[in-house]
Amino acid sequence: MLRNTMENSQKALMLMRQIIRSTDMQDKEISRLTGLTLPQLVVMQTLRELGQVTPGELAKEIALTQATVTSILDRLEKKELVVRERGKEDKRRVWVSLTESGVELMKGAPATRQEIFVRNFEDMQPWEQSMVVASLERVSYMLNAQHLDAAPLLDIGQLDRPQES
Amino acid sequence: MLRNTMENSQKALMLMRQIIRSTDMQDKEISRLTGLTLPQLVVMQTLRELGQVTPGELAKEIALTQATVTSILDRLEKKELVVRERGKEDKRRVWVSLTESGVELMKGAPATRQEIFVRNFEDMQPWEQSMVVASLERVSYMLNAQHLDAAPLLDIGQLDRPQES
DNA sequence: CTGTATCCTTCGCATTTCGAAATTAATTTA
DNA sequence: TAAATTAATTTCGAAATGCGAAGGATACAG
Repeated sequence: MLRNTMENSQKALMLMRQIIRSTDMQDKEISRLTGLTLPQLVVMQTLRELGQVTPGELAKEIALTQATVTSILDRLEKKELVVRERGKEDKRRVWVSLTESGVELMKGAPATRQEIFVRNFEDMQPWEQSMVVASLERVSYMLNAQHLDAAPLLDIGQLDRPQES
Repeated sequence: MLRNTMENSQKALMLMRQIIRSTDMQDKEISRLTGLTLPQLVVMQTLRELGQVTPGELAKEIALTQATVTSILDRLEKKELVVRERGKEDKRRVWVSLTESGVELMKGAPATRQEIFVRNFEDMQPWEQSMVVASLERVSYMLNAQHLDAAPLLDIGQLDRPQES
């Protein structure tokens, strides 16, 4: 009865693992090409996308601690790929952005995976594109859906770590 | 003309970023709950999935160096979550597997993201499930396709793989 | 038996990562 | 206004990751 369903969901999970693994490896490739480490690359990509950001937002965006982001920024700044500027109205804040050579580097080694993806994507029929987008929306929703009938499933009582949020 | 296409592909990219980010954060959550670091968790998950593996295969599977895997295994072994055994016929090899408590820990902290995903997935209509699977296949294919030219992408049906429990 | 290939570990070094404490600036409160 | 609180970053210390190169040990071919 559930046979078919199970197979489908297993298939979907496997595909998602594949996709994540694939993007992970592509990221490593780009990282190798640019001479940046992976976290550095992620920061650079985020900066390219968002423009000027504060370390705090940056940390939130890429799900790392501020302390961690600070140390990554230190190294990127030393390489002169990013600059920090103190905020003018609010001097507690710091604005980070790409330098010329930062932009150049990111231009030279663009998001390969994204380019490949986009090219292939644009070769698809419109209806197929819509289908993929709709599906990704479903997947994204399903992953973020904490809701759904009160799913407890976290009965990990005997773990030494307290939980905070 | 291209307006619509561009929007679609951008949308798709954004959704994929979201999905990856989401899974990343869920992994961090599990990591926090189990008291394992992220790479340690990945190794444990892989072991659970594959059973007995050599460090070499493990490294290839999770796209890390053997040296790195060795050091991660060192720590997991010290915590008595995994064991190493020298191969009997080929003594160069080493077989790694979960210990009792390793299995227990992984049972207690299941793949949350996957559980949530599966539950939601199974609530969908069969045709929707098929759509999502097909779309994920497309995406996976597009990401792995290095050569975009001759890419008719006809049959993506065979997702061969051994099946464990 | 000798060389070569394979599998894993060791070593050195840079980087990541985090929590806790420190710093500086803005905001609220008394 | 002065003092306390809140907010944004950085600094610091310590553990873990990650890699390349070098070092065993074992298998295998000739």
